[in-house]
Amino acid sequence: MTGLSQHTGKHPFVRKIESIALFALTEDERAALHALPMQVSQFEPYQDIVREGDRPARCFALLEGIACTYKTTQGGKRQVMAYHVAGDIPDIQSLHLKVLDISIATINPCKVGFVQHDAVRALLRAFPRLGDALWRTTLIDAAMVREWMLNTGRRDAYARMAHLFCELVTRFGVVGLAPDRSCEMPMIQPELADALGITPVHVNRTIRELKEAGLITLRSRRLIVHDWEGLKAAAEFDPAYLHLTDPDEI
Amino acid sequence: MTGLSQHTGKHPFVRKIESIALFALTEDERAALHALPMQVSQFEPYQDIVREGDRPARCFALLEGIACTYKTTQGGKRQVMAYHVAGDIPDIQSLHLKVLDISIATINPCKVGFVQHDAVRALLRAFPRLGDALWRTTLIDAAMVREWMLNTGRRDAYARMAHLFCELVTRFGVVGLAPDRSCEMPMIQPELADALGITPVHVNRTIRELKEAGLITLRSRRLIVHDWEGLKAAAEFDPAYLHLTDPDEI
DNA sequence: CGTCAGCTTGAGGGACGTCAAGATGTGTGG
DNA sequence: CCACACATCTTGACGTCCCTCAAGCTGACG
Repeated sequence: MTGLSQHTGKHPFVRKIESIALFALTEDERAALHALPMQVSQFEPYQDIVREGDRPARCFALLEGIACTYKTTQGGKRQVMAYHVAGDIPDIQSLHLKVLDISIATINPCKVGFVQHDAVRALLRAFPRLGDALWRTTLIDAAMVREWMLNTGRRDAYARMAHLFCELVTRFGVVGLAPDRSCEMPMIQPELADALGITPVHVNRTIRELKEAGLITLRSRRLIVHDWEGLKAAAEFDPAYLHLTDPDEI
Repeated sequence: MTGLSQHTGKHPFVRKIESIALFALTEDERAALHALPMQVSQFEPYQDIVREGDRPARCFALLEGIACTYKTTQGGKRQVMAYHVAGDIPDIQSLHLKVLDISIATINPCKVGFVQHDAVRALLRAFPRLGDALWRTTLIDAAMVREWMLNTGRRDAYARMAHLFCELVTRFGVVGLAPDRSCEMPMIQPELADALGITPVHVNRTIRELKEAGLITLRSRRLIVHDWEGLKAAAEFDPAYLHLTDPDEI
């Protein structure tokens, strides 16, 4: 089912909104979403799509690739707060918050669709239920950051790493990028370090521990989970915070 | 101005919505907010108002006191993600997310006003702009969690502590609880530890360092900032993430 | 004036950071 | 198909921040 929708010409963000809305979209709503004027552009890896301090007049949907939301300290230390996959609309908050408090960067080559705020506002005026659905996506994003916060604040590097892998495999699975719990892992180790709040060296040692425990293998950008239950246990992973309709749908 | 509004009979959450909305409320909107049927109840310190896993049919506004949002690991470790003051509506997310991913507890005696979801939904249907304002509050809450995440992930205990004090003094100031940058600090040290992702013992040592640096004093539940610029510098504190209309309004 | 919650401090340990060197892998040009 | 360059990974040695355990101390309150 997940796989199919990728070949029906549906915009990935429409699929995402459908999966997140607590109601079935009408034909009109679906048509209006597809009719949104969208300027598509391609980004190289490690490019900022938007930057902290920006005052954007548009937001964007990620159509292909993996991106991340991050913030930096004045000293240049970087903390990644979320990863994004096809269908996500990571900066929808800019609709209501003038100044961005975050930056969003690509991890690998990404296709991005920009939509003017005015067009979104007009859409939401015409179809208020879509506003509820979008509000809901921002609430889910917030719930994911809170789980990450619990992670960095109160779990050690081993559990944090396991947790991140659990989330990635689950979320990649939803969009068809992780059949049988293995997936491409475009993030390099220093990037994982920024997501976990540790150093690249310690990422390396922690991955080794996860390998030695027989939970995963990770080679040439490919993550394979050998012991899903074991990995979940090490991470204390409970997918409830992702608010998926079917958490085990992989 | 801030002080005055406390004596005009306005519900604190109406003041908050007014300060956060990007437009001026009409008389009708204000009246509808005040007319919301609200069940007021009083909570002792250290009580949960709502708990992770709940499926509430109502949300609440904090009318008096200080509360906190937190999550726990299976091992019982606790991470506080946000503090709340009078006017905040910390679980408004429950309007769109059936199952709560967080718990919210009181820090000191709190007065709380519960409102049924149905009443809120009716209100938002009648006054869609209020929905935008509430959406905006949830986005600001999310921005605050992200700043905390940067804190715990990428700053040491000293800067984290300073940052927390900066945020508290600023936010307490907005609601009239911190004239001249000093305020009651009802959180005890183990609680601060849960907010910072460190241990109570280390909280103690870190506070001592802040005192020795001449930045603050903290005695018998009272925080006094002696060197605001110094404290901000130690914390790299930039109030932009709070999205206040006037960040220096104290 | 005793009791108890909360604060303070010391000593020792462990998780993670830092620095630095080498190994492995991957892409490119010849 | 090889040679080379460069990115990324890997490992070791050592340092530090923060944790743990445990003992006093202080202050509020009955």
